[in-house]
Parts: sequence; structure tokens; C-alpha cells
Amino acid sequence: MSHLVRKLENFVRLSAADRLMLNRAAAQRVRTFAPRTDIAREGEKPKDVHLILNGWACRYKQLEDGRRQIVSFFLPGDICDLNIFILREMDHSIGTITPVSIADLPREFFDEISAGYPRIATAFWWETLVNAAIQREWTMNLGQRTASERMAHLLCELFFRLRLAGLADDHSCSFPLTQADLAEATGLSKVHVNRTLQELRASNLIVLKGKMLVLPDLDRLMSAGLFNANYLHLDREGRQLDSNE
Amino acid sequence: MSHLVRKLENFVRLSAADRLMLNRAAAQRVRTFAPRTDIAREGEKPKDVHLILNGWACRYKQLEDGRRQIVSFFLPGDICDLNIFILREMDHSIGTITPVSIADLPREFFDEISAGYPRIATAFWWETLVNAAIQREWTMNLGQRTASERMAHLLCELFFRLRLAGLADDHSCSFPLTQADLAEATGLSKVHVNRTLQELRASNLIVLKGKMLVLPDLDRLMSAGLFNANYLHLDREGRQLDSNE
DNA sequence: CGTACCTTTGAAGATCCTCAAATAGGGTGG
DNA sequence: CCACCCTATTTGAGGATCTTCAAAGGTACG
Repeated sequence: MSHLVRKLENFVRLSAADRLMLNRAAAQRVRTFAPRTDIAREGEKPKDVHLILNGWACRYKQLEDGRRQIVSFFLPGDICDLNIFILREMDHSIGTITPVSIADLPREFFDEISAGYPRIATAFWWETLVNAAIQREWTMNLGQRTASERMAHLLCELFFRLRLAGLADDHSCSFPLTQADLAEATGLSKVHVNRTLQELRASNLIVLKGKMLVLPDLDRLMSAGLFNANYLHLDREGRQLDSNE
Repeated sequence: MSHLVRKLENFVRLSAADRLMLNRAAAQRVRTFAPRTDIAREGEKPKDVHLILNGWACRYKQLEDGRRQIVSFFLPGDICDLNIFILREMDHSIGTITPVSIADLPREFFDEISAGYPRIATAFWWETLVNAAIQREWTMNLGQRTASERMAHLLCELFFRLRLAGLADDHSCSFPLTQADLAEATGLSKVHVNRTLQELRASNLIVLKGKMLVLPDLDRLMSAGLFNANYLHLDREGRQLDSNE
């Protein structure tokens, strides 16, 4: 089962036809990208909506003087900006972290969805609303949390999201971000990220080594990051719409 | 002409029927709120979508220990979270700054829109995408900009958005935020907000006194805040959809 | 086995925060 | 219309958190 279907089914149970539709769209117009390359750039005309099939990517913005902020991460099953094609130009860039494969979803796909797949349409709205909530939570994170709270919070979020897509074990997940990536995402310097991670390690909250993250005690990490998962809206909130197939 | 219509017409020209539909919806189910009160609270079940008719409000989140972050501002003509009613509970609160009047838009209103008002539906998508872009820009703002850049940027954004809704003159606008509000929005302390504003005043970038903001040289303020308005997508990007009435 | 990138360490300094108190301003009731 | 009160703004001083700069270890990959 694809990561997208797996994730959306956390909100609403899809029918066989729904799943077929999504899997068909994910099999067409597939492209692959090397690590650390751009999928789309600020200023370009957005043409398609991108569905991440495999790998990690991020959305980032850059100032003229080079300062760079990662404003969100894309994990397998994530969709970059539903309906973005109604805008004239991108206001941010999308770049890969690892090798990434994506499927380009054309406008027509969304026309079909709204015409004949109401459950998918609602699940896409759920996805849009959750993404907005994540972005708000990042605002909170950068505005109010201290360095170690912020880092703990980010790790919790990524772990929860990976688990949702079926990409995490009980206590661990693959974790390809470098400390430089974490710095750009948290608004901290690389040096301070390093020290913050050491702090979390010293408290036995994380084991992070060689692209692998282990969380021995998720509950403690969550409270260290003042993490409340409510903003991820993960408990089958669209239950009443479930397909009965 | 209502602030909402005025704002949406910045994206696409509406027909007389479109405008009638919007104005009718804005006239029903109107409620008013005193300053500094909550319109909706984190944890509640979202029932309607709120359209701000008059006054300023904000979305905020709060940590258990009391730290509070304003994650966005609502100005007249703004809509709080299209389709929010598909979620089970609010992950943030909405509170007023000034006296505020809102119209509650029920689910059925949006059903009508998607059935028979394609231009409004697209304009609402535009609104949703712009709001997401604003939230990303705030992430950038908190993560990368210094205190005075951050403040300059926020003032530019609010000024542009007010102008879009027909609420600003060439160089000035009404500005009801206190320094405490600005502190909660920028993630700075009240004291530092005060000093940052003094800095901007000393550079003749702003005149802020008695709920009135004057921007004698917007271009200079924009460069002080590294402000690029592209993320507001304000130049009639949906032109090809214009009604010919 | 070398090279490039990533992580770690040290030290000094800037930005921003906290605490505390004084001043100014706005609104209300007498 | 003035006096009062409450809230908002301003100022000062000291200190914490985080940054910058520089360099040394590690690790992965060709």
C-alpha cells in the first residue's frame, strides 16, 4: 500500500476505487531526483502538484544575503501544495534531502477527484488543513520554544509523521537529516544544534547516529518538547465518511 | 463593497451574482465580540467558518506554562480556515484585538459555492494558498530575521494586506496592536519590541503613535525588513477567469 | 586510501531576555 | 472638566542564550 493511501486512510477509509485512482496517479509521470537538488524553484510558474513517492525533501526560502530557512519537510506520501497551479509563481523552493522520486499530478487529476471521488477530495482537504496546522506549529516552535524544546519538538513531529506513513518502528526511524539541515529548520546555528543534540543525548532522550534515530522514551521526549500531537489530527476524524467496501 | 469582495477581486473579477452571493452570506449570522475576547478556543469542535467583517483578530497558540504565540492576524475580509469543520477539534484559538464583527459561514454555504460559483471557489483557493504562504513567511521571519528586520517585515505585511482590503492610505493605516501583541507575534520580549520600534523610528522608517501607523518611506522599510511581496500573490493572478459582466 | 563532508570542541562576543521601576496615555466617573 | 486608575510605553542594568569564528576529529564514499 502506498504511503499516501496509508496516510489518508488515517483520516478516512477509502474504497477500492479510491485506492485504485490514487495508485494509478502515483504510477504515471514519475521523476527521480538526486540528493540536494531542486525539484522546483522560487519564481517559477508552478505546473503540477508533486506527490512524494520516496525519499525526504523540504520546502525552503532564501534571503538575498544567503540566509536560508527550511519551512517544512516532505516525507513519502506528502503532497506539495494542492492547487498550487492557480498561482502565477512559486514563492518558495522545493529541494531534496535524499534521493527522491515524485509523481507529478496534473490539473486534470484534481478535476477528476472533485467530480467523482468525494472521499479523496475530503481527505485532500484534511491534508491541506493538517499542513497548515503544521506550519502554525512551526511558527510557535520558532517563536516560543528554547533550543532544546524546539529540537525535541521537531523530532517528535517527524517521528509521528513517519509513523503515519508506515515508515517508523515503535522506537526508531531512518533519519537522513544533517545537523546543518536541522539548523536551517530550527533557526539555530549549526554549532548550537550540535550542542542541543548532545544535551538530548545526555538526557537519554535520543540516540542519533548514522542516519538512524532511536527514541527510547517517546513520552519523555514529547514533554521535553512540549509536544501535543493534536495539531496533526491523526485519529480518523473523517470516520463518518468511511467507504463501506 | 465589502472588504472580502475587494480582496478577492484582487485575484479575479467577480460577476454581479458572485458578489451578491458573498454579500448575502456576509449579512447573515452576524456576531460581534468585545476586544480581547475569544471567538473560538483550542479543543473546541469547529462548527462554522468565520468571516471577519470588521476589526482585527488573531490566531494564537499557548503552551501549558503560559507562553503564547500569535501565529497570524485576521483583518477585515479575512476568512478563518476554509473547511475547518471537517476537523474534530481546533488546534489553536482565535481571539479579538479590537471590537470585531464576524459572519459565520455554514457548511451549506460552501456546498453552494462549489456547486454553482466556480470563480468564488477558485478565489477561495487563492485565499487558502496565500494564507499558507503567509504562514511560511512567518516561519522564515522568526527563524532567520533579526529583531528589527522581523518587525519591519511584519509592519510591511500588515500594511500591504490592509491596502488590499481597502483599509490603508498611501502612507498610513490604523494600527490597533499593542507592543505586547507585537511581542507575541514576533517571538520577542515586550522590552525588546519597544527598543526595536525606537530603532525604526530613529531611522525615520515608521511613525507609530496612538493606534496610527505612518510609513513615510515604504521602500526603505521593505528593504529594512527584506520584504518581498511575492508571497502575497497580489497581482490579479486569476485574470483568465474574470467574469465578463 | 584520500577527499569531502559532517560532527565536535573551544573561546569570545552579540543579541535578546528578565527584572524592576518610572513615565505617559486613555478612558471613566464624579 | 478634572481627577483617578488602569493599561501601555519607556528606561536601566545585569545576565542567559545563542552566534560566530576557527580548527580538530570522524565518517562515508569513490
